[in-house]
Amino acid sequence: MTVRQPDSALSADAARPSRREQILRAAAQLFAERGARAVGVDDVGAAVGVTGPAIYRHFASKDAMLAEMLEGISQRLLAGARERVAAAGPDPAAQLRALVAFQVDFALDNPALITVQDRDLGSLPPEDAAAVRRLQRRYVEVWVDVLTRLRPEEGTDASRARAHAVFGLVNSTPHSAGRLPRARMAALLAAMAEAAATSPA
Amino acid sequence: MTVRQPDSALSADAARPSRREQILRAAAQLFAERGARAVGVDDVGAAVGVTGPAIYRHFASKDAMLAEMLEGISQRLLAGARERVAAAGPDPAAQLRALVAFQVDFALDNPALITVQDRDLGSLPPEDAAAVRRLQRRYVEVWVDVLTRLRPEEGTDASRARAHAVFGLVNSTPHSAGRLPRARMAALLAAMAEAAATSPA
DNA sequence: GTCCGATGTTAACGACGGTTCACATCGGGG
DNA sequence: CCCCGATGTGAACCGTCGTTAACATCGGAC
Repeated sequence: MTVRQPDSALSADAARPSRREQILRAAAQLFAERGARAVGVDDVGAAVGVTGPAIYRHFASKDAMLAEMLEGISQRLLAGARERVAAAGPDPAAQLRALVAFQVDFALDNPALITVQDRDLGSLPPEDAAAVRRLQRRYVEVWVDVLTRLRPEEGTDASRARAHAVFGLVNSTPHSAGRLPRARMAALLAAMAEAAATSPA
Repeated sequence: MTVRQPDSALSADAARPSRREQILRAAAQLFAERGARAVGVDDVGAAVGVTGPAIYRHFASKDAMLAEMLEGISQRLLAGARERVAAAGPDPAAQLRALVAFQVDFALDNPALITVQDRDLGSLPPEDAAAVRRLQRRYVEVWVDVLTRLRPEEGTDASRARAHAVFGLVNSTPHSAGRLPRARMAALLAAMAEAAATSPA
């Protein structure tokens, strides 16, 4: 009955991945490929070499697993974005470049997480979904602040629309995966994203 | 047992929507909100005022319903894109503007379809999924042709990545819905999409 | 008026999948 | 050496859901 809390939902903890994180990683991959609802607990278990019910030694439920995954993503994004903006100095243009670079790197490094995040949020218990949405909103606000300072003549609604559009652009990565070498893909996406974010009217 | 074939999977058929099309429309809405797998046949029935099993007088299965929906979308997109390119004359820049305008209009007019198309393709029987993907690939090729003629120095792989990125940008509409009046949203998305598609390197 | 096809309803079936339970195993600390 | 907590297994439970079956209704064609 005792289920440990995660050491930290944020920590990438790349060193010696605990069973818990092995499961999270494998689940993310499977969820991305087939959709969370289409993946059985047995599938997740099999992916790490155990049977289905063994999962319940590490997570309270399948939903809790998905919830922790999505919250982790949102927290990493939010924390990363704030870091990059702070490190970029006061110039909004530089801040935008930093945000774009960060989002591009994240998307190229974690295509599975990107896919799951915007497809399976809905299959989360309302309470957890709300928590994730709160984090996402704060992430968007980081972008909105930068974009609005960059073009004060546009309202924040337009900045918000621009931010979402840029996310869609960059997160298209999982759909056009692998044809271009990573460095070229990163450069291309960054160029397109900045052009879109700063396009006239 | 007899299930009529659709009058035409392409026809918008806005006039006197047959039960069949009422169902498709309602299902699209529900699928977009909750995800196809999370929506029961009873839900779809209830949305048009009948019970669940009544659906089977109009569709062979829930999967068939989803399949027809997704094929319809892909066919409308492909046909529309070819029309617009043909009508735009020989200039690739004009063709690109036409494609962008078309995609923006479609996304703003059918946010539910956009959502379902790129989230629930995976929950389709492999055969139908393959058919939809073939249509999508042909749609992408229309864009790739135009983009490659516009910037021959880039390879077709880069053009393909650009096309996917523009789709992601424009299809972000369902995520930032409604804050801006439609005309401004359309103008903003079109400007961003063209800027991204034609951005340097 | 009668028959038939189209369309619906309710009840039941069967499969799938998340979850729980009772029981093994195993490694380390007293 | 023994015990216990952590971890895993196979079997069973149970709700949900797609689908089918058997039976009503009703409007138009002849």
